[in-house]
Amino acid sequence: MQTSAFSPHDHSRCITSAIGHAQSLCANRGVRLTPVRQRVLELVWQSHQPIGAYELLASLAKEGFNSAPPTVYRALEFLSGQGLLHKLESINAYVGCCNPDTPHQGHFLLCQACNQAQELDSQYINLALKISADQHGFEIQRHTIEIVGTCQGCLDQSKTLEPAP
Amino acid sequence: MQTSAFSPHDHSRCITSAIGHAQSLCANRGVRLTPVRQRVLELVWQSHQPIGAYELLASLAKEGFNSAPPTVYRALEFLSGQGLLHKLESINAYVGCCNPDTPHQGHFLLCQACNQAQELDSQYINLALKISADQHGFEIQRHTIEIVGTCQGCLDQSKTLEPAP
DNA sequence: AAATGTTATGTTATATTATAACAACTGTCA
DNA sequence: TGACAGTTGTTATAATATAACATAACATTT
Repeated sequence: MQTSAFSPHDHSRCITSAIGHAQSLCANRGVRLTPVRQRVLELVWQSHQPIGAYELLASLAKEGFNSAPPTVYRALEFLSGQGLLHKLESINAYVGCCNPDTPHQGHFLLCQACNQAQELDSQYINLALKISADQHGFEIQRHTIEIVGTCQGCLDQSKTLEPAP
Repeated sequence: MQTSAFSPHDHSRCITSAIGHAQSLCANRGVRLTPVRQRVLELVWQSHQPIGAYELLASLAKEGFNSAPPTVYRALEFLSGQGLLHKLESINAYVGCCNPDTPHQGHFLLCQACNQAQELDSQYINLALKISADQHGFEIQRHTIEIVGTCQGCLDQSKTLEPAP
């Protein structure tokens, strides 16, 4: 069984591992994971759900960081540019990326029941996008693929609670 | 060659046809395509590019319609609910839907050069989304599929202008 | 260490996108 | 006609994001 955001797991390990990964990645690339950037990345990972810019800002404010909007948007821009997180356009929220080494945009499953997001990088989807674009002579630069629905755990739970629909 | 938003065409026919279609569709469904709703739909279709809510609002204001934000957002909500237009989440803009009879969400090619949008409803993409969701036991309710890049016309043009890259 | 250029952050203001809440109007049909 | 549902008007405000310019921190070369 592969790891999934929707499944129960020791999330503190996710955070530690993601931050460690980000630190070495930034070191290798010669870019600076400054305190505010690292803290924003931690906050994004700490949240079990995609998190909005102003919620991040509120957390930063409580911790004594500068808390004007540009602070968080700059951090998000940096982290996003390094592939360390993704923005979910349909809900204006941000999630950590599990695989920041190779640039990609990912595909997302968003559960409307538990508000969690699962990143995929499906070759089926990539191929389907490529075929569709090719049919129109269209050259892909980036994409936004967000699938909203109900995750397995929430489906199971609703079946248990309401056995006869 | 199939009709494409990216290709030159008599766009006034698109508008007339879309409005006529919307009128009969609303009549059949017993919902009201009121003046402001119809005008918003016309404005969306008149624009060769996806258009934002506040740009629509400015046009309505010039024409003597009420011009507070709720006016246009209500119209957009109605039209979207009837499948007469789609919102492009990655650019907060709206485009007319060519096929409002069957509820769907569509897939979009967005050209960053000419800012035009082409709606697709690719069975490849639908299947790929279904497969990916099924693999995770995820039940799809809706989706946002937006592909940004360069359309064929703009690619051709850039090749003509810069033959040696 | 001083001078310099670059990157990052602080700060103020404002732009852009969207919704809440409640009042007033309009059409329909019993 | 009066009661209801749906629609629109109106005011205010929420939520998201960026522009513009000043200052500070860091790195590099002298």
